[in-house]
Amino acid sequence: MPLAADTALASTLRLSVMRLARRLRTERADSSLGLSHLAALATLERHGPLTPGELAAQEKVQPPSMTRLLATLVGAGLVTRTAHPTDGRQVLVSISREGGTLLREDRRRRDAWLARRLRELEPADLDVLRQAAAVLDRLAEQ
Amino acid sequence: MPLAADTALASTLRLSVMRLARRLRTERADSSLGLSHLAALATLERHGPLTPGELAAQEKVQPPSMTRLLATLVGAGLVTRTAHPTDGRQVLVSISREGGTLLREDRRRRDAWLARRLRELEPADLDVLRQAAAVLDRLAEQ
DNA sequence: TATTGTTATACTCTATAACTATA
DNA sequence: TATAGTTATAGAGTATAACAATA
Repeated sequence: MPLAADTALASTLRLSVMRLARRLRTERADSSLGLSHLAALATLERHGPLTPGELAAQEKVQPPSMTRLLATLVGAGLVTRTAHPTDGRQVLVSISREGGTLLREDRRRRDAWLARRLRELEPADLDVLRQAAAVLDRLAEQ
Repeated sequence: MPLAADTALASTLRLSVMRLARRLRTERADSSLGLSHLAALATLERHGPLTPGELAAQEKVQPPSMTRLLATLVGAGLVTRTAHPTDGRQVLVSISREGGTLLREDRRRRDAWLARRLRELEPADLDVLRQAAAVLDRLAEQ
């Protein structure tokens, strides 16, 4: 793949992603929780129990930010803390049943707009998006 | 396409897009300008001179937020204020030559980071992204 | 009186640095 | 010592409410 093509794709893709991200941000339902709280909840649901440090790394925030974020989530009963089985310094946080419920409810509302838009697409376009989602995740990694 | 599949894809795609958008946001140039400053600059470049109120509406922020944002941009010499020709209450703000230069430099750097990441992908993934960019744009439309 | 823009103030989110406890 | 997590503190960014100037 020639360098020039990569650069052109980078320009195009960046604009497309930022444009849709902005649209999604404005179209989201007004939940009482911020976007990072919901992202952390979603990660806990996907990965299962994690230590605060692992979760901070996963969410690409610093540990103190995750501490504060978790304080809110624990206070709201959406995640629970348990002692690490072998290392007394560490803690394990897990999503609670209420957290899972809130996540599903929130997704249902927030995805409504995007799902509506998706229903207007051709099956081939949907396939492209399914494959693209994984690649976009890989780009955001590390 | 069944409804359930659309909803699942909406969830996945939203998370992927927001995740990459966040990454792109953090990989901005060392301009020491926030994303909203750059967005306001870009709008001024695209639309030409606007009043603070019009710019606030365009950027979907409240007028006081735009006031503070403009104070930074004017202080940095990136936009200029001029009196409104007929209405003494209003002000017109325009992007300066330095503002335009900074905007182009910022775009170049963001593209560079993404292009570097793209070079690590398989050709098949790049094809997926090329097709996806167009579909993402269509989703963000309207 | 209505409108435009600004100032005053507070809240949210995130960061770095310092501290506590365990290994 | 080194590591995991927390607390203390600061800096953006944005909001609402109150104010000044002009229409």
